[in-house]
Amino acid sequence: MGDQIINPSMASSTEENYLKALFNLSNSLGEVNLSELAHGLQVSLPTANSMVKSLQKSGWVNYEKYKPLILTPEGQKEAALIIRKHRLTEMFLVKKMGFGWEEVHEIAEQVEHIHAPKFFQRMDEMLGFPTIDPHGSPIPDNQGRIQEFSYVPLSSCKPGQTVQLTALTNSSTEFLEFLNSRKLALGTQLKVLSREAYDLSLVVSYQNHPQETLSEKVSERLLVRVLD
Amino acid sequence: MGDQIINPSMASSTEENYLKALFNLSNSLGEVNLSELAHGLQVSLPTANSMVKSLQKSGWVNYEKYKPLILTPEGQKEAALIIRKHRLTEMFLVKKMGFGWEEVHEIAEQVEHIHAPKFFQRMDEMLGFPTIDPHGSPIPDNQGRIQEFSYVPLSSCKPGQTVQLTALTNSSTEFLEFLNSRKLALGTQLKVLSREAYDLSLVVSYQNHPQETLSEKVSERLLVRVLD
DNA sequence: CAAATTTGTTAGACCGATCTAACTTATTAC
DNA sequence: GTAATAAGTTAGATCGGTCTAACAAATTTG
Repeated sequence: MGDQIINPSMASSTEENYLKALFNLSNSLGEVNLSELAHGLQVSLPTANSMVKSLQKSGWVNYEKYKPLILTPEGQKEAALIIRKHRLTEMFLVKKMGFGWEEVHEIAEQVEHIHAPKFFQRMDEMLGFPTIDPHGSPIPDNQGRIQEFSYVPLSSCKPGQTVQLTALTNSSTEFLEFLNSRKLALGTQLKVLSREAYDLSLVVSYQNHPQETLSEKVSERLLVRVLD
Repeated sequence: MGDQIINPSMASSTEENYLKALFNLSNSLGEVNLSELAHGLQVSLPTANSMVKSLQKSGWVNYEKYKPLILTPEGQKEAALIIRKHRLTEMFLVKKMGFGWEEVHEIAEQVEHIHAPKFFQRMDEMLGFPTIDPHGSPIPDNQGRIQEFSYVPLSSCKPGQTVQLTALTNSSTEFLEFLNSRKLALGTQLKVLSREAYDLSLVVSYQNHPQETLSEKVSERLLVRVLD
């Protein structure tokens, strides 16, 4: 009594995680193969193999032996809607509940599997229909459509350029805590002072930080909009 | 990556539902047997039987063949903490997200299984550490202790008494919608005008309702505090 | 109290999600 | 272009949570 209605055409939490992983990997790697998926989900190859077959049976994925994995349009939409719930939740946790951007991923990872359209609709309303999450990633709309932005990694910027930090390609707690420690937040304007040819680190200045060195690893994870 | 850490001593969602059901049934029926549990959870007897054995192995339940089910102190606490999450969530949904009291049960039923202490702690803070949920049921504290209130069912009140509606023993959507339709909310003061001997229905007055008849079924589900 | 009914148990099956072991196909390197 | 390596497959097992069928114990009822 009172439990959610289970619709047979609905993905289980596990299936949702596969779809989401596939979606994210496709966006960052282009083609995705089984072992990348298995690695991303921390499961064995045979597990991923059998799950992919079952996702295919459900019409979310197209798969031919030894070929790359492809989400069907339905799979794409399904994945985008899960990511929508994840990102809306993250935004809600930050803006309405006072969490730090480094704390919200783990919680959202669980909340995203809740089946309650009104719940997420209400978050959306309360947040004023946001288009990006606390890490600058776009929030798909309720049809699963994603507005693509064309940001560039800070690592590709030239000395002399002024840029604004707009998104991240990695949102691990550790990375976010590093950014916190340097007072780097979305919206921060940075000026690229120089690039060290040896290790490709960048020296930048911003706000009360006249000189800060960012390693290549860091600067390639920072997405920026070029201002000048 | 980013998924919740699974602690072996942690109950699965299914186990949590069994503990919760057992807790609630014990509180309303006293002794609980297997078939009541099975019926309450909408599972077959053998399913409940095998699950109870496994809950016993985990130390949440004591069970001897053909005997009533008993929650161990650990099981009691575990159950109370799940109910705490459920009721805090209901309160949050009503007070902070604008849901009606008849809409929140289904959502809370899912949110209660989230493992994220900070999330519920934050709700608790934002709500000012409430002690009752939107239906007047007590919210266990973070040690799983429950403050018991001694309310009486409206059905036991005598004509002439003035009472205040303080809680419900049933919070089904249908019942809550019935109460909404009669503008009966927690806190409403009612005066018992008369009791119909034939069907035990009560005639009451309150606010802009000089005369309203409540069936026995309704009045025994309304818990009140006697004011005079 | 014996018969009927309710309640509980056991056995055996299924399904989703996972694993390891053994094997095969594809890709890469020399 | 073969050998080595990486990627993928198949088979078979396990575990949690569920079921039905068949049987046994306890309780209720005439």
